[in-house]
Amino acid sequence: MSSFGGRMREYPSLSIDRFDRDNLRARAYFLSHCHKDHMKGLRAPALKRRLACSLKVCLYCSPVTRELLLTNPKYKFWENHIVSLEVETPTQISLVEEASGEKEDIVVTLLPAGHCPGSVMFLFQGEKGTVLYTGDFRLAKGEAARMELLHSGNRVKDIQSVYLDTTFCDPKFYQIPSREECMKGILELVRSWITLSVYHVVWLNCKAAYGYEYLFTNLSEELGVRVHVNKLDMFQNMPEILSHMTLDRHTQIHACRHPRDDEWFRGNRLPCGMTSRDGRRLHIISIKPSTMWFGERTRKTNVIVRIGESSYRACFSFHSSYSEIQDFLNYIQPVNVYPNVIPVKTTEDKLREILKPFCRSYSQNHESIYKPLGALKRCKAVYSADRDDDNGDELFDADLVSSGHKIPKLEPESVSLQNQPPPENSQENTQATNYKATATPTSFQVDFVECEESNDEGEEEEEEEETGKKRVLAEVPPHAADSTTALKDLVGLVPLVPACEQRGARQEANKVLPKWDAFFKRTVEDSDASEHEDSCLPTTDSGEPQSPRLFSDEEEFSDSTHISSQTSSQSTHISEQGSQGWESQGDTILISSQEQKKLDFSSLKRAEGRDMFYTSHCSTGENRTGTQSCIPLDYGTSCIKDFNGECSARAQEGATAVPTLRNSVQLQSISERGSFQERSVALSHEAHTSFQTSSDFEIPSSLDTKVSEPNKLCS
DNA sequence: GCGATCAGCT
DNA sequence: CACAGCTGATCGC
Repeated sequence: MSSFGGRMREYPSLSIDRFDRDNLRARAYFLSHCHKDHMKGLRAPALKRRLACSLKVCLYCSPVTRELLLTNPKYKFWENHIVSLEVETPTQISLVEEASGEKEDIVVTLLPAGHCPGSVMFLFQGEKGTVLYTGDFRLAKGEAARMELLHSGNRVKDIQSVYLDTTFCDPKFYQIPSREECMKGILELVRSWITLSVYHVVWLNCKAAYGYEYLFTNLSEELGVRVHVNKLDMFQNMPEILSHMTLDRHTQIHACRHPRDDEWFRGNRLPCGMTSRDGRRLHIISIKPSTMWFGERTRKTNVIVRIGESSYRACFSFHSSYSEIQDFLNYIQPVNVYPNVIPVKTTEDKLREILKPFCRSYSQNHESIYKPLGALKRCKAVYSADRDDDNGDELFDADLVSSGHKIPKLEPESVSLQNQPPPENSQENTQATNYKATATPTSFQVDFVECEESNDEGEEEEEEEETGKKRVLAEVPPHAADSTTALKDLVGLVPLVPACEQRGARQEANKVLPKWDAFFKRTVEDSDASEHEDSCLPTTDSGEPQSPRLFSDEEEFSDSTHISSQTSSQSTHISEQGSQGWESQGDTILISSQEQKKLDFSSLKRAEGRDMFYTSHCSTGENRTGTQSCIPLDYGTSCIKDFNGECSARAQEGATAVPTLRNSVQLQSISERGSFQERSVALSHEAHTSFQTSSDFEIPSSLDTKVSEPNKLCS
């Protein structure tokens, strides 16, 4: 829950995500996303009065947020005061003090935050330097490095302050399985259940908030079953969401709600009241997406854990994990970091202690001495598909596909659960291994899906140590030297890729296999190298409904079930990772690498096509040319360009990749303060050939900012 | 009657 | 505990 007061130290005349008290005097308002804890005061009479007296005061947000807000009648009065800004489109805003006429110009850029539909971070550039307000965010490791607009030329912008989502800035949440991993786990659980019969239904016990749409649409698309919800008028102009949800309760996937839905569920009743179909009783399981619950586990768990006869917990997070936050900050290296969220169990001081090492002044004092001289010249990180240090976090991002990596094709067919090959040994997923993965990326190959546990004191110590090492070893990005001349530096912050090139790159990227393959390839090799037997999935088929077997049982529950005992006897190899047997492992991994290989790989390709919807990639170019056909959902982060990926795709297509003189010259001309040497080094990377200099773009002023028109929103 | 706040709930 | 809400009671305007 955000405890951000609304105002940043550098730009106190702006208010973000808070609209009460002092914020009533703001010159401009910003809303990062449509969650209530970021909307305090947004419909209060005091603010309503202010709007009534002022034509100029505006609320800035993403097009999706605008849509979600205005479909709620309680916020309709904002209609004439909302300005939606396209994501990744630097926009100049004039802040006028209405009484005095005093004026201040600021450039704001919305960056995708990956938290919920429409969620963005705000990057402000003005007289007081460049500051980043993250709102709530979930970004995988490496995603900051791929956000072009966090860079000037090939250097990271000089960011004075970051106002940071610290929800899971706690070692307890050191690692949270990636969105894809969680999605995959849920997908297979749902698939395994609803394919048993039409009377088998799933209830997704989701909280009433935006953010689960990603889950619903994926399930619907993969399984061809729409998700029943209570309400969907807010998505009326977002056809890609609308088409996967339904108000018709005759479906096998439900995310509907009722005040006493838990109670109803215990009575084998869905929140919408359904208990049967064709007079026959329904078999209902509930899946509750949770993050905290997994964070509290003292042992490793799968992303899915069975907690009762028909109840499951699924790991699912809207917020970045501790290590993702670390990665983000480590890349940005701001001068200051301020926490937006002070979790109940912690204090602002404690958080600051955690965050301090990522502030530049601290790292200059503590880190640079360990660096080889060369590393002091910080280059924009180029994330390569060959990079081995991901834990799969990046796999979500369809834009990150790379053709540079030689990848074996995996079976695209999804095999139904009943016919699944046996689980394989899922590798030594010990905690220590994972930590090493972070610290020494090149040597690590994660198998998959695990919740890290960090409750053990000794392990936490180890973690701190490793984290420290990582920081020392990490290549630190360069920063643009300026902070006070941000406006002048706009050449470095406008989109660098013309829309046509973006599209071309995407099309090419879509032809190649996503990084998933590389990921699993490594997994397969590892699996082969390690011991595992070809045991089988339980094959009992009494005709009675069976619970899915891909997943873990909670300890107290496991012994009481037929399924788990069976699994237990057949899967002892899984526990080779430690000296403990399966039984003592409790919630041990059940999805093996083998199973993962067999999962519906084609779905991941489909996801690529879908990301045009979930993200707002290309919006900067396409919107201007009027070809955008629906509201781009700034949910994910696929709009982030992977330089290397694009480059590789081009190279493979035979495109000539020439680091042009033109680029070098232009960069030199705009890098008065920076080191040309650094820039030219980075430029020699062919990736940059697909960018043109930013001077080809004009920055739209806020006055010209167009509100997305309905006919453009819905094709 | 409405909003703010808080307790209690999931 | 509580990711992000909800409901209901109470109080004040």
